[in-house]
Amino acid sequence: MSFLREIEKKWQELWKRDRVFEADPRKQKKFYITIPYPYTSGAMHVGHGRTYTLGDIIARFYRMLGYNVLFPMAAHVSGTPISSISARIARGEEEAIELYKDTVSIYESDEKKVEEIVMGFKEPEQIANYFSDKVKEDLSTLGCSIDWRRFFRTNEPYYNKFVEWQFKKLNAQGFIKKGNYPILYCLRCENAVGEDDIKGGDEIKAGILELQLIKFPYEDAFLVASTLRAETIFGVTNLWINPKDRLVKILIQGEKWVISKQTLTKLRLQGINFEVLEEMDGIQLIGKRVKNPINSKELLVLPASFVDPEFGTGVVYSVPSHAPYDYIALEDIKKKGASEFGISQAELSSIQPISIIATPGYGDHPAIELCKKLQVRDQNDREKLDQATQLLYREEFYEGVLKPNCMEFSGMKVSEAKEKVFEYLKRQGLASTLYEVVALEKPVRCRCGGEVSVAIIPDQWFLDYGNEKWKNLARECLEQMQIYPQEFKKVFMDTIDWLHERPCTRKRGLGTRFPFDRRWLIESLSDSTIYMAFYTIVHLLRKLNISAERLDDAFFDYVFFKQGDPVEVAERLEINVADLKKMAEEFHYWYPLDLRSTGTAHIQNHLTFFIFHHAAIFPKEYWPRAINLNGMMISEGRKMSKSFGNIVPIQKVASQYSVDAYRLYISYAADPITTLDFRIKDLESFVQKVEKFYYLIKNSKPNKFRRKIVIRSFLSKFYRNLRSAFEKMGNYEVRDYVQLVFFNILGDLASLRNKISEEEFDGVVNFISEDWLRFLTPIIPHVCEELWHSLGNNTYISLEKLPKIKENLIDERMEKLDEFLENLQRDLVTVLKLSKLERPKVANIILAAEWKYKFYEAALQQAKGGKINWDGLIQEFGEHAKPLIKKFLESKVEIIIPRKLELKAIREAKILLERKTGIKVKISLEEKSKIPKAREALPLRPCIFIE
RNA sequence: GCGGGGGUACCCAAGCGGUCAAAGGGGCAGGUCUCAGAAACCUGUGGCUUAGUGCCUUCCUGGGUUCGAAUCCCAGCCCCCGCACCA
Repeated sequence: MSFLREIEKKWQELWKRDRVFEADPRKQKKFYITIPYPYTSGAMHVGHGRTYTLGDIIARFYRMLGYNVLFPMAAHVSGTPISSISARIARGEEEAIELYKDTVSIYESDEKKVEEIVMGFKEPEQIANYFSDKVKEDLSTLGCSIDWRRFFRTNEPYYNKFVEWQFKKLNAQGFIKKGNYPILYCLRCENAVGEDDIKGGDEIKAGILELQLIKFPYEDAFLVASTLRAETIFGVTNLWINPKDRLVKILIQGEKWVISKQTLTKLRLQGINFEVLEEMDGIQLIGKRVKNPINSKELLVLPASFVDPEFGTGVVYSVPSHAPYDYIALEDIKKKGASEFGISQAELSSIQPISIIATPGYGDHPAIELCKKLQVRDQNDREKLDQATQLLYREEFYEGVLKPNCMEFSGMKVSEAKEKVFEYLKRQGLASTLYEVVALEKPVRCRCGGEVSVAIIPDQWFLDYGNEKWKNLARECLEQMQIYPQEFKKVFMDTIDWLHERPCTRKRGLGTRFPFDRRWLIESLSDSTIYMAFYTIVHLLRKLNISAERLDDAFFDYVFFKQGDPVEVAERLEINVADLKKMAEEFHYWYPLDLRSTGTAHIQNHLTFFIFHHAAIFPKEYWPRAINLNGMMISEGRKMSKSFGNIVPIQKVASQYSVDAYRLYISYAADPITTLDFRIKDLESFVQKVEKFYYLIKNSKPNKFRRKIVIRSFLSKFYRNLRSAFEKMGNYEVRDYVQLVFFNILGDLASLRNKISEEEFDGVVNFISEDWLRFLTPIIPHVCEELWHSLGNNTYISLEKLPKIKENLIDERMEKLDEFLENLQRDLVTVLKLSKLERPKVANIILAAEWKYKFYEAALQQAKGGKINWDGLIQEFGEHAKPLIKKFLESKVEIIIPRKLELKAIREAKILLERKTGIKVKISLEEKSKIPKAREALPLRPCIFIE
């Protein structure tokens, strides 16, 4: 454990004690930044930490820029995961209990207490409360500069009232709709299930598939087949039924359907009423004749083992030309014969594939081609058949076109015809819809063990993001926003385009009751769109101890829009008008939101909803101003997951390493927008970096130092680094900021250290320390705070302002000379080595003749004016200047340093050069030198000659 | 499939027409310091060369544009993310 831990703890406590980050309206420019509140069902880990650290860095930077910064945080507890975890614990599921014991152990050392807390989790509210406290702790541990007075949970009454109000606002504009909606549903719990309720839910990826049911007239009924490709109805040659299955004839909406018995459950769940008329074996239907609904062609029902009664209706139609399964099954039966079903071989042979789709790269019967290519044996060769089916489906869907034998659909693209044909049949009463569960592994089971199916939920409520009026508002809002990095603006535009109705209510979980139908809860993303407005008043609600009951629409309308009579509203709330006005003022002070900062993953949902809802509810001047995005994080080279054991809690980082080191690492290891690979080993070495920095400043002394060229060069680079860093932060390019402000300066210091005495060095470090610390405070606030105080300050550096860049110390010539000295030293060493002299005595450094400097200067002057008049220069300087033309061009001269300065630099460095090379250095001028090689000397490239 | 982002030396990662054999960090090797180690500091980290230099081969693969390409264009291969109710 590093001593940094103590420093970090100390300053976190002091910040808290002195309420350093509490922000109230002041006569000062404001900056309002938010990061999405975390879902608090567990401990925060390093992955979360990235977004919060980046946000905090920005908040701190703006604060030090002189803004009044509001950076609030809350806990999101709405939704289903907390309740399903709670249910699992209540049910006594070992896995869940162990997991939560581990998690709670991060914060509690007493085993008994852990046990007690976890048992309390049988109540979902306990989980919400416990972890929202812990998240607060985690964020404080990270050093986040949050105004904690404004903290709230999304299941508390004040917030509920606020969410209700906003839904009423949306409804008033017609942005809320009602309708039916298919969901995954557990037959045993009799409840909707989300991904985390499903056994292995994150691996098997259960979803909902919309199947097309096609009704084939059969006697007085319909044999109802299911498909995903209604357009292939033109190529049907026969129907398939598994002879082993049980089928039923049912009465449904005045029709009779024949389907597999297993279909009944699905129909029931999907809200379809029916009556079973009779039950039969599949075998009874084999050999019967039905009619193709689209062209009344007679079709034979044939047996096939690949048909699964669990999937769809257990009846499928056969399109051997375009469906590999159908082709193979047909081949199988032709080989085997079907006399046992009373079907003659002649009849079987007469069944021939009908080609209906033309696809580039394929012949008339692509299914046959593929089966042959993949060498499919028979209909039980599922792996190959599935592969072929998938491939063909994709190819035909995107590339295929219907052939002339497809009635009015001929010439249509398959992707289009699929829906069109289905709609056509539906209009004739010959098609219907059925939902089916899809997953990589079936059957899909709930954690309770029950089977998961699809149910239709009636009276589901939707937010109508498809509403053009609303979309346009959202577009307009986005238009005036800054997105960092700006490439992502397009992603937002696309998202606004494709977003449509979104179900916004749930039957279970935590959250706010839906105001128009209290049986429903508002879904967890829908309740988190404009809550930034709520932060501006929540602390005042608490302070005034207003009863949540009384928070009616008039209250919110007044606070947010200054609508209505404040006296009346205040009276109803039983508060002073002044207090009510104060709340309104506070909102109007902080809004609009200046920056929302979070991961790119949220663009397609949360962030775009955030835009939609702001655009719908608030007037233009209160629309959000900017969004900053960051990428996701992996750990030790792979996705963070419990099973990989690569999730590192923030508390572990704090207790074993250092949060400043973590902050430095997170902001430096990758550009904010790219995926960051977190490696504990790297973090370890960052701890050392921070420690090194600490000692560097700590050991500095206010020694006087002479303004040598190397020191002036360093100071110039120092302020230039700060200046560039400042510019980088303007676009939230945090990584570049860290590189400039931390690593570059450390590197420059390291090379300076070799050039000057220890006393001088300590003095230089001391000289820059305060300015440096201020620039580093947003990144590593704790260490900076500690060092700031150790330098004798007694304010909080977190509240100090960034220093002015000392422009007068930025001097290009000094940097050039410094570089020159470094080159000189390197060259000297090289030449010495290459000279192969047994016993070198003296290194002559001979500066070029004065006229060469004049020549260079004249040439540069002309170059700046556009063109160099070489002939004129030669005339002026004489023939011996001719070789300099080439040299001048080669060395790309940008600045001329007078010889006097060059000489001064070498004289200053003389002792150092001698020490580094172990040889005596003699400085002379070309004019006075007898050494022939001296003629080669050029400005900033003196001749080196070893004797 | 669609949409977005990528493939850079041992690893991570910058660069996005010349100043690039390619910043920075990590690792590794050598050195200074030390009784020794850790830390710190310095040096090296494609190859061959050289009085401070020059050359060759490199930035997924293959083509192209250009006086000039890691950087631009085309094709291919591969990876990641989103595609909807999950927060």
